[in-house]
Amino acid sequence: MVERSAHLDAVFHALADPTRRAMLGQLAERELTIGELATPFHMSFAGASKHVRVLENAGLVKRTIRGRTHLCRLEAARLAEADAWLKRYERFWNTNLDRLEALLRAEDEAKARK
Amino acid sequence: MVERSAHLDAVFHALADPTRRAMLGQLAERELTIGELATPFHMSFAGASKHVRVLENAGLVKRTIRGRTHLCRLEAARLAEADAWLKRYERFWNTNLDRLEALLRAEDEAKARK
DNA sequence: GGATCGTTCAACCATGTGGTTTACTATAGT
DNA sequence: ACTATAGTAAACCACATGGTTGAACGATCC
Repeated sequence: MVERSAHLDAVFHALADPTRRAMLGQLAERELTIGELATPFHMSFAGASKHVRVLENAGLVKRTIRGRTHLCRLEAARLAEADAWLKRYERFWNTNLDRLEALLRAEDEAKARK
Repeated sequence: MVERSAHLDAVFHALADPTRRAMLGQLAERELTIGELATPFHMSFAGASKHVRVLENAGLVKRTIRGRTHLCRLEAARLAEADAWLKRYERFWNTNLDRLEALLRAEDEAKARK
């Protein structure tokens, strides 16, 4: 009965840590190496490495090894999954969006009927 | 430098567990007591109670005690915060939105230049 | 009052977490 | 060849997690 999704488990868990969210924020601007990710958080390489692995396991980051440096880039598809999950609850908080959706749907139907 | 948000920490952590996500799913349909929440997961009352507390601490559930039963209802505002955070990454997965943004920006600039 | 129901509390267990330090591998620069 | 650099691996720490059980508390029913 439990809605099982290892993806969502991993993604939400990865996002539950502020350091990791900040890392994603950095990666949204440009690709970064582990070292570049570690520096702003005055954290050891090994610490940053662990965080990156968590992000990687959640599918939020892809790594390409070039020489001795590991370049990390954001991979947002799994964020889309999380977003899709949240969307199911949108009606509970966003009445404006409800109206917008209704409006758009009405327009589409009008167009389809034209 | 770390983007600090205890709210987001708590919300994402609460969502990282499939049992809790399922509980929210149940609560999206109707208010439920702790016992009603516990039953479908063949889990002890105390276990369910702990999960509910996590959801409560994250602000995702509000509890009203009536007599000896505790009624839980979904409180989606904090989900909206999580959604807002995710929105910042929407352009990475939604190329349609990319184009829309580019279009709007171009219009704005044209207007500013007029 | 006594039994029962819904729930929490406290203790416990195994495991996971975020973080460190030290040691190691592998690439790069001189 | 020597050394410095980028990163991982492993061991460790203090603490949180998800789960259990058993006792306790408060409200309800007879």
